[in-house]
Amino acid sequence: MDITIVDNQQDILQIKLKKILGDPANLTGTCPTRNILDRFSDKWSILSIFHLGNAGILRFNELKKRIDGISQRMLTVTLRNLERDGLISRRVYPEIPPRVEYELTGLGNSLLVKVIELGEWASDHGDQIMQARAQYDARERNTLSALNN
Amino acid sequence: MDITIVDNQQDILQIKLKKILGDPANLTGTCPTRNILDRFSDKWSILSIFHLGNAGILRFNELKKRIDGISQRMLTVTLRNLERDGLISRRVYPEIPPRVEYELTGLGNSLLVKVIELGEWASDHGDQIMQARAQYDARERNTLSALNN
DNA sequence: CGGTATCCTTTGGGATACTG
DNA sequence: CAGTATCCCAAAGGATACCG
Repeated sequence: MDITIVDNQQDILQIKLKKILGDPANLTGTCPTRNILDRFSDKWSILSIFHLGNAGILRFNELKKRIDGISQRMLTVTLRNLERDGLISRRVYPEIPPRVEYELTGLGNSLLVKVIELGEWASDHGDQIMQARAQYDARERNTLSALNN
Repeated sequence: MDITIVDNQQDILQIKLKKILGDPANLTGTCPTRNILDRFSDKWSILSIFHLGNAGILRFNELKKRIDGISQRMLTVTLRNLERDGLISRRVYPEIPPRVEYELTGLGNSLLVKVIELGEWASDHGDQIMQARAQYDARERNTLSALNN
């Protein structure tokens, strides 16, 4: 009986896959789903979403301090793109010195849930991946040194 | 009572976030989780995982046909990286002409589940994002033309 | 403080040609 | 068929300087 349940879960995955891949004809490189996945294809976006999800509301420089290694330019670009996609909101207070606050929107929070799952997977399987890499590299070195003899 | 449930779910998210962000000190740019998320930061990896999950086993050129727009070089690079991370297996049949089959490993399948969730989100919210972009661009055009007057 | 503008280097990745 | 090797270009992104 367990087998049936497993099979059903597999079927659900297959159905979802076909929905994603076959959506509006994946053949066209302009497929929206691909377009959107491209946006998450940069680490700064994902990290920004994580930190905003974690802190709630953050000012520009607060965010910059938390995202290790990001340049001012890239943080600006990243936040603009996320705002453009409706994932974060940007509130400017007309004060001197200026204050700008960023926060996840409802849409952004719904994405956060999914991205957290991915982050948790990475956190949970990091060791396994690092180990696989070490093994691969070791094999690689062996075959290379064998060729040199 | 509903509020309590919602709060608990929020708490769970917060706990997971802290687990991800605070894992081994996110401060170091070499944090494994970030390192691994970087790997998914290219669209070809995600698309390869989708298509292998969908088809099960695929040969090099079968995969190339399905991933629209990918070059031979990038498919090779992508598959090598995924293999190195232990996400896919590569079986070479010593025949002429050669035959090479790619398949998701157990680890790869466990990742597939998470990536499908992300893909489904993108598929479901694509319209919303496109709409947000259009609105943002329209506002942008207005403020620009206002500056020119 | 929260940016923008500019420059300049590095990387990603396509095109093409060749090979076991 | 399934790559590798080379060349080359476009884009990403860091560093720096300046600004409201």
